[in-house]
Amino acid sequence: MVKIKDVAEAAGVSTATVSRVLSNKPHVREEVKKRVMAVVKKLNYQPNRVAQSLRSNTSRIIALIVADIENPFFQRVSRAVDDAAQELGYNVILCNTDEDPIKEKKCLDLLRVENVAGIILSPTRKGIDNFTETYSLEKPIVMIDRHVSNFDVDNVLIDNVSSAYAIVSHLIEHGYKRIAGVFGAESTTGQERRQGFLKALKDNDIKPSQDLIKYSTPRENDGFNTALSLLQRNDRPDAIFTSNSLLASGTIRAIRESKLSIPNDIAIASFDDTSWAQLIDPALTVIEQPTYEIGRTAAELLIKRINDPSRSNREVVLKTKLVIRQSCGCSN
Amino acid sequence: MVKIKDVAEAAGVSTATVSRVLSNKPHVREEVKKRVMAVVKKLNYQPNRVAQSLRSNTSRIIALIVADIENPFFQRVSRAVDDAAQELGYNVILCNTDEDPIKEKKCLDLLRVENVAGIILSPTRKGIDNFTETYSLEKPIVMIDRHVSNFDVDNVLIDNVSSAYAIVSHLIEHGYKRIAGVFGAESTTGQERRQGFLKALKDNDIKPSQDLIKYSTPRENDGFNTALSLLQRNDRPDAIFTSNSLLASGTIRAIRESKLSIPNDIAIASFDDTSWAQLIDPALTVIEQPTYEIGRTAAELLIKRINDPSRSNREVVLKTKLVIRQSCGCSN
DNA sequence: AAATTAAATGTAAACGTTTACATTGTTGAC
DNA sequence: GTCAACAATGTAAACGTTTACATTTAATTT
Repeated sequence: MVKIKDVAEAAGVSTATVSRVLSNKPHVREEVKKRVMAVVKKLNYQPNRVAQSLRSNTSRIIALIVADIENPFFQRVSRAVDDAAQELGYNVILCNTDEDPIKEKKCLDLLRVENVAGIILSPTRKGIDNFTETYSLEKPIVMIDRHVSNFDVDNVLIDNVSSAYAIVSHLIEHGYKRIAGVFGAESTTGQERRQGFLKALKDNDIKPSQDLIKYSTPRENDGFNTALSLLQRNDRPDAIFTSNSLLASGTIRAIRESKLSIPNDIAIASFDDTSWAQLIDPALTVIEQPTYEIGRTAAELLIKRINDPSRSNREVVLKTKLVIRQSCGCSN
Repeated sequence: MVKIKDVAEAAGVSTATVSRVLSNKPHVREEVKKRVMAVVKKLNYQPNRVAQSLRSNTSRIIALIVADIENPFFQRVSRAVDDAAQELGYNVILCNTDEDPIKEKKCLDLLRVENVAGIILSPTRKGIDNFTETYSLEKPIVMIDRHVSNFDVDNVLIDNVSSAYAIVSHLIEHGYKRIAGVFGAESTTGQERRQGFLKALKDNDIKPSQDLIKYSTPRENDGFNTALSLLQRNDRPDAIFTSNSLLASGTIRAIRESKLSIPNDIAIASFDDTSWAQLIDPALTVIEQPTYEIGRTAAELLIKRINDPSRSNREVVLKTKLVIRQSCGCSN
């Protein structure tokens, strides 16, 4: 492996000069610069990142911490983060916490010792405390999917309240009255989507029934069980809104199992577009989040901040889209 | 950040001794060991991985290189790799090459300079050359999803030929005669699954029609287009086998669009179980790969090899499972 | 009890960079 | 023509570990 010393010798300069050339520092003649670059190319020199990292206390690795990598939402986001990072010369370490505090702690410890340059985080509700405790904000952080105001971080968000409002209103327009909501427990997004849900009911003079508001860990199977319990009631709902695709999947399975027909017996609409949303029959009406853009924006914000730590932090709110298909009762 | 020197001072020993204690090297008294560990705990000392990495030329990061992270197969695998790695104290960098040689090159360069401890790779057909050129096998490698014999690597595989044989045979049992196959281009798994497909036809005295054998880049949309072209033929197939879930998804969409009914007008069966396979109606008959196990096995093999480079390499072939649902014509 | 060996520990070099500081060379002001 | 100021370059320390080698201490052999 060729090192900076080799380049320096071949170019007849000191290592300091080579370093200066490579990091575009001033005070080096154009002629020398050319010469060094030629050698670099000829020897195919690539700086040792580990050494760079040790000396300069920086790195070209960012971390992405998600609670559930099984969730298509995070998969898309992670893909986007990866793309953006790679373009900008960064690697990304992916950490999956499974909403498990122990795993989360382990994950944060790993990151700390690896000296990552920054973190993109989608915190669970309790996560955030655990997090700042261990991590103490030494490094730039971008929060996605959740608003955090009391910390010095960037945010990439969507408007959960109004998005939920829009899709639930759409259900209401179809005449559904007994609309159930299944929300992800543990996350603030679930909370916000519930708010939008309630507001839509209220604005349409529908009195929400507590019995029809459920919380479920965002896993397919839990969604299934929750939905099943809703469907087995005497006064079962005539429509269900689910706050993410895992819950939607479980709910649809429960509806199938109950031999009910969508949307005649029961309508369904959900947050998050997925690969299978238009594969099922009837196709699923959803709020489509700009997942790819969320990830990309987060990565870009993070790297900008890494390069300029004094940058004021910002909150980017991205637009969602109501994608109307047939599960809500719309025809065609 | 507390460093080894701090620990050494607090424990009244030299840094060398602390290092020895921490890496379980011999030649240190039990009493001293205890004392050092106590200090380590008290100060919450955590070795700086970057420094360790620089000095010892090792690291606790492994890389997972996949061609398409949108593919549910790789998502599951990556999840498993992540889990196993984390348990063993490793971080994983995920690289997505998108089958794009340029991206792949970039990715490998990034890895080289980050000094990863090893690589788990699912190479595309041409990938492998590109790969060894850049990477020159300095570090341990585990190949997944593809057999590579001429290199000193471990392999984690499934038996593609016999799996495809099994599922296609099942279609044949239902009486389908004009069975089309849509295979992933660029990958050897596609090739092998085609072999199994052909063998099943042959063993049942069905003459394969070249017109019904298609190759498609493994993307949903390409699968859609490929399937559409098959369905628009006068002599359209009465069953379709797809060699992965992305192609299956596209194919199902095409079937829907053509207003054909599954399995009456046309049956379908595919490689790869996914979240939506039992969500669609009729549910999809598939070959289920032990994706999680593949990832976990790969990670474990890799880390074992990292710790013992002289270990003889092995090839692990995992079993698949034919999951019979209704899209093949089975009832209930 | 001296000599030999082995165990325990310490000292300092090394890993490949970046960078503070020192040195030399050049330019322009007076 | 001297001096100041600055540009260009070099020297060497520093980053936080591991580890070869040296040293001290203890155990064993003679």
